[in-house]
Amino acid sequence: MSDSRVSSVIQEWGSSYPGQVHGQVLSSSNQGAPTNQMSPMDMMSYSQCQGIMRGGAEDREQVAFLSYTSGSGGSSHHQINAQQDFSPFLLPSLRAPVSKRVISKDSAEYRQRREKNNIAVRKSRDKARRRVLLTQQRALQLQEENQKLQVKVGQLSQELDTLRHILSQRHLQGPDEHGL
Amino acid sequence: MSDSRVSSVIQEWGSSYPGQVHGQVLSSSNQGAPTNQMSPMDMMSYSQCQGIMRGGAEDREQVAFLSYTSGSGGSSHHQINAQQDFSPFLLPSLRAPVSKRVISKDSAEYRQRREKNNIAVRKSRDKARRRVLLTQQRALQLQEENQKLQVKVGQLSQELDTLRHILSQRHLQGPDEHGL
DNA sequence: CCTGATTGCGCAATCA
DNA sequence: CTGATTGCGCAATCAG
Repeated sequence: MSDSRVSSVIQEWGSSYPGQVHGQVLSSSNQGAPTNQMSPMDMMSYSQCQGIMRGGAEDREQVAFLSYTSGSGGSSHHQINAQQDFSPFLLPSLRAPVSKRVISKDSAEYRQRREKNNIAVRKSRDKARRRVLLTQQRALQLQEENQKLQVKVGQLSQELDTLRHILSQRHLQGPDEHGL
Repeated sequence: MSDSRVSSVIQEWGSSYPGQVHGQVLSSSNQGAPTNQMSPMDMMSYSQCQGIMRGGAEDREQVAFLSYTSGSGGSSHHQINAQQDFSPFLLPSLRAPVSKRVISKDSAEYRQRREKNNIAVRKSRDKARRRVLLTQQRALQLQEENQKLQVKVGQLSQELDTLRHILSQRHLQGPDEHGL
């Protein structure tokens, strides 16, 4: 595991730095047993219904950029929480942003959660990659099989034509009984 | 292809490293028209051959620090930069970390480059998503076609059998002249 | 060298 | 609540 030599350098930024938001640094994950099973039917498509807003992500970044005060008030970013709870009348699905437990980015718990998520992400992406790969291979395989089948259909058709021709000739001579 | 899980380790260093530096590379371009063309055959797989070498490439990475002198924030930390780069003796391809232009993260240029790259990234990923989608659809389509072809082969085979049977019977009755 | 394209990765929001 | 997904930005590379 010569891999990451960075895990130990993570939480230094402890105090006040305006620049970059997340100072991601991780790695050091081992994946002994990738339990990536990938259920049989996993093919889903990309919900491509969000191409309208393009600046959104950036907003987040910008905001984080500015407000990040890694101390205790850490979790900074978008999410305007400014309602008085009339929400129950609007959409049942739109819950008021119940103030979530504020987790400082310094906390060990935070890092712990992050690390777990990072592992999950890697796992998920590995899975996705394998899935794509499998789909590609399947497509190629199907294409091959397809060609073979088409050739076969061609052969059979020709053979049929031949036999039909022969039969039709026999017809002229002694039409006994015939199926088709 | 590149790294593994060690790439993004550098985001905030306050290190003052005279030489070494990596210059991030970005881009500046247009973007009006989504020229996502996706050349005909773009299907390539995930070069999953990146787990073996962990040292060499990394060295270069290790050395990649910028001297980042941020205006407001004192971000500072990490990186063990321990080697002195004797690489020129190893592989001719491993160039000494020629100090690249130091680009402060505050600079407008930096943001500009980042933004360009972000756009490129989105574009590339959109393309990838479409590609995957197409592959999936193609696979499904091929599968359908395959089934149809198999059915057809079955039908033709049966028909052939029938005709052969008929012909063989004719044979028994009046073997005049016959093709096969 | 510069520039756009890729790609692994971490983050955060969301889903399940 | 926890793991899985997913959009996004970053940085390192690759490809011209």
